Amino acid sequence: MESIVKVPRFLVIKQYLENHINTGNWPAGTRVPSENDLAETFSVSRMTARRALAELDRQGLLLRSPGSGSFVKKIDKKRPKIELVDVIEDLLAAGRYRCRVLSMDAIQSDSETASSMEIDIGENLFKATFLYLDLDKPCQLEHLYVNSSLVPAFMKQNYEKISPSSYIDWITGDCESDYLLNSVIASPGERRELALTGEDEQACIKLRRRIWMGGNIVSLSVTINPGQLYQLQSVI
Amino acid sequence: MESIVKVPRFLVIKQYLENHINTGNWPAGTRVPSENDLAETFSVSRMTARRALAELDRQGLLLRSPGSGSFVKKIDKKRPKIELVDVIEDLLAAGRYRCRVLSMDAIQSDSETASSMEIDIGENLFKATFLYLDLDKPCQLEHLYVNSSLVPAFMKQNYEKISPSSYIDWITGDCESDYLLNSVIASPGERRELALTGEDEQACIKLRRRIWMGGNIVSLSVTINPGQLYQLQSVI
DNA sequence: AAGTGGTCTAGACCACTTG
DNA sequence: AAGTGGTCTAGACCACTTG
Repeated sequence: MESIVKVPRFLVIKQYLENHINTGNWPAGTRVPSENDLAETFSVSRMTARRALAELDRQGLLLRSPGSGSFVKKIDKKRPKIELVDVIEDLLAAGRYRCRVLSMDAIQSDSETASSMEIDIGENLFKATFLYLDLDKPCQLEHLYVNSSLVPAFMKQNYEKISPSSYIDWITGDCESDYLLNSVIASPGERRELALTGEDEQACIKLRRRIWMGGNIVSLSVTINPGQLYQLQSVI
Repeated sequence: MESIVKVPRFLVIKQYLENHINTGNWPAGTRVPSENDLAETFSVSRMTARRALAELDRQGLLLRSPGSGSFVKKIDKKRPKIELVDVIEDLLAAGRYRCRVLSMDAIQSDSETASSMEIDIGENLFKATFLYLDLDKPCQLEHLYVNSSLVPAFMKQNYEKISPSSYIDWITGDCESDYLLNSVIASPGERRELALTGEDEQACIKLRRRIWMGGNIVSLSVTINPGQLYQLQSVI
């Protein structure tokens, strides 16, 4: 009773090429067999041979150019990446989300906020500070600046059921964001709000997120999390 | 003088499908036209229609199953990712890498290191502490545990030209790693080594990296960086 | 002029799920 | 039984780089 597994031919060819590349047998710059070569040596049609090469190209192992040939790429050092977990989203999903609005005002941008939001000084903004809780346990502080012309109804929302970020995301649709992460020591005020007592607990992760719409910044959020609670793990 | 740009037909079809999906016209779960449908409506061969669908499938927009059809996937919330920049690699590349070996010993694992390296208590390890400098400026501290049976020559290397991590990477080939990031306050000793004087400078980013080979941990590295210097940016 | 990869065709057989 | 996606064929034309 042998289990006969049908292996597609393009996979055989792909494996053949991948082995030569990964073992270092064909170092970077080596010209690999052409579609026609492979078609002949493996007795397949050109389209099948092509598929093996095309998939390796898509995987970033090859550099292909018409008229010239296919060449082994030099491995691009992939930098490890870490996933940013949105604690608030998790709390919302678990029904444990609570939000306390510490402040919420319409202001004019000063020089500092103007430069970080890439707008002129004196433009209208909303500035708010939120404390998020896991049920009754404080777990994140957020300073939020919102472009009031792009999200005019921001201050009229009720943030007991939805988070400010998810409201902005909903208004703007799915826009691009950039993130900046570093480590800070919580200020006395922040320590008080977050109920951080111990010496070591002062170490916090600060994450700045800016949401872009077209060339403009919709909002700038700075979240502060206790470093012990908020650990970030890689998935590659 | 019109510039006539030849647009591949599969791209036209792909765009057509993508538009319907992205505008929400075809919400998640919607069945999209089959290969045969598309081939007929766009007057192309089935292989060309297929390519449009296959590429969208690869992009994660579709769920395809033989006999059943192709369906719009519900968008998978892509968590933002942050790139971990290896400061040491950058220093090496710039010729500014300096390394001071603060300690290097052969030890037996105690209960704590045993559990974090997932080995038994009492196994042979190398334990070392390095201080890395940008020319003469301290910029990173590293506590490193190395499985001595997997990297036996670790202590015999000269780390003035290559970094310990790059040596291990070279020995093990390209293995999988996992990372864990959080925020800590530098201990008095660490502050001294890193020459951190100011109050705010105590906030550091701590990054644990474990290198896996097969099911075993080759090394466990804990690096400590001043939070001000070491900012992490998203590229998406 | 010969070879390369990029696109495309009109067929084919297959295992599979659907009505 | 009719339709689906997955694989594959043996051709074709094209713009391009190479000797």
